[in-house]
Amino acid sequence: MAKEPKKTQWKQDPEAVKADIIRVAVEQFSRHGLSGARIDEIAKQTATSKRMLYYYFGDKEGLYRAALVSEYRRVRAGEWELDLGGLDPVQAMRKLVEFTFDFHRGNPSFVRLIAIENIHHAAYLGESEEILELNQRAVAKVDEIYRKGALAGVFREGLNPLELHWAISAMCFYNVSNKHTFAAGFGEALHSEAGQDALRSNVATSVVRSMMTLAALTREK
Amino acid sequence: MAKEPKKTQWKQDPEAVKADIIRVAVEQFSRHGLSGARIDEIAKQTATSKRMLYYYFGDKEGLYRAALVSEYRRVRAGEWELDLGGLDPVQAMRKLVEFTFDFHRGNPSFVRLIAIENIHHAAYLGESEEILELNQRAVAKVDEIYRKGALAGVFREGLNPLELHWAISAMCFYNVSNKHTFAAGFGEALHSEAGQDALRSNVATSVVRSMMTLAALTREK
DNA sequence: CCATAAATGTACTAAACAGTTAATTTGTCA
DNA sequence: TGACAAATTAACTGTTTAGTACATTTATGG
Repeated sequence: MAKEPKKTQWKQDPEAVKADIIRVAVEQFSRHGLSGARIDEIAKQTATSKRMLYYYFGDKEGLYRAALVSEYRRVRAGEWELDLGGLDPVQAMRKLVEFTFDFHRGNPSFVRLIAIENIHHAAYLGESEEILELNQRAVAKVDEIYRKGALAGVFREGLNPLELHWAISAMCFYNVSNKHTFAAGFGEALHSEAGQDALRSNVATSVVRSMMTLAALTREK
Repeated sequence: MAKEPKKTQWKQDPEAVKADIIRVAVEQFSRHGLSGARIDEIAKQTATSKRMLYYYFGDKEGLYRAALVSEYRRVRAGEWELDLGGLDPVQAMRKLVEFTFDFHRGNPSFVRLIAIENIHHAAYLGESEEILELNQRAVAKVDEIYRKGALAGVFREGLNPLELHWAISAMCFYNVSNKHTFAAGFGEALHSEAGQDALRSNVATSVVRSMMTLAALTREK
């Protein structure tokens, strides 16, 4: 389906045009929300014209959906090869949490789009099968580590991987999504480099401490 | 300033009109966001006319701001008299966390307005001194309990009350704000009555376990 | 009970905005 | 090379939406 650039000097490049539009759309939708974003403004910031947005994406909602899916794909394609192979369960869990923390922090527009989706009761996200897979993988990772740890006697019995994932996700998400109101109330301290380092470490500690058996806790520290 | 209803049969009641407008505005803004909410729709749902929204609140932003402040006040006026007097620090902390959990859960439109504020980079919330006080109080509560516990040797030294509050707030907030996307990914289980009971308890456990000394943990369980 | 201000109803306006029409250029391939 | 489709341009349109003008009614106080 993909054509290699023939020897012609220059050519049309629909895929690049689409990508350009999506790039701006993600930026604008994540910044202003679905209703807040302006088609004319998006068009102006692309190298192409408004007509093309409609040509490729139908209408505003279509463009929003495309932006959402695209952002998910981009984010999924990212560094998901964190290697937890050689680590013991506690260290693996810590590393997973810290990775998740940095992941959210490094993808603010993704986080914001999810926040916006929630305002719309996840009406658009709910439609996409593909999107949901990402979360499943995250839970699977937690589950895997938890099983090993439980077997080894370092994690308590009877914990629910989905609930663990929920807690991790909550803190990592909130850190980005509520940055502004939190800073308005308490200043920027927690969002400075040092503050974020402390939070990242806290979240990891909090999660593993909530999981560990007393015996393991006593042994460790 | 307030006038008692004279003996007249009926009379104008500006305060009631304002309250009526605000009530609808909170509902609509929290449902659709600042740009998504429609002035005409808000007007239609009040007992009065669009003219009056402008008469009292100037413009759409003014109404939004008023809705935000009003919701804060309502929420602050609510049941903040949880009595932690007789409890030991661990139980007090648990109770504070569980209260916070239920508080967020019981005030979804408040949570949603805060989420919306974050989309707008807290531009409006930042202006209001009054609003920020609520959070201060929450941190003070954490601080108070933490000090007692640290003094009694059940809580670890060197924890930061603001960071503790952050963690509590994160989970309680996320539980409401991300309910829809979470459910889209994982089903409604965690948001059923039983699921919420489990989460509430988990959050409390996670927070106190992250705070407690090993000695206290060993003693307790 | 009249002067004045506060409150309200009706109808309107101007601008912003999503979406379209219709014609033109560029690329493909038989 | 000509027919056809894909891609693109520029100008236009109809609606939605925030906001207003103006007249009218209701309350208050001297």
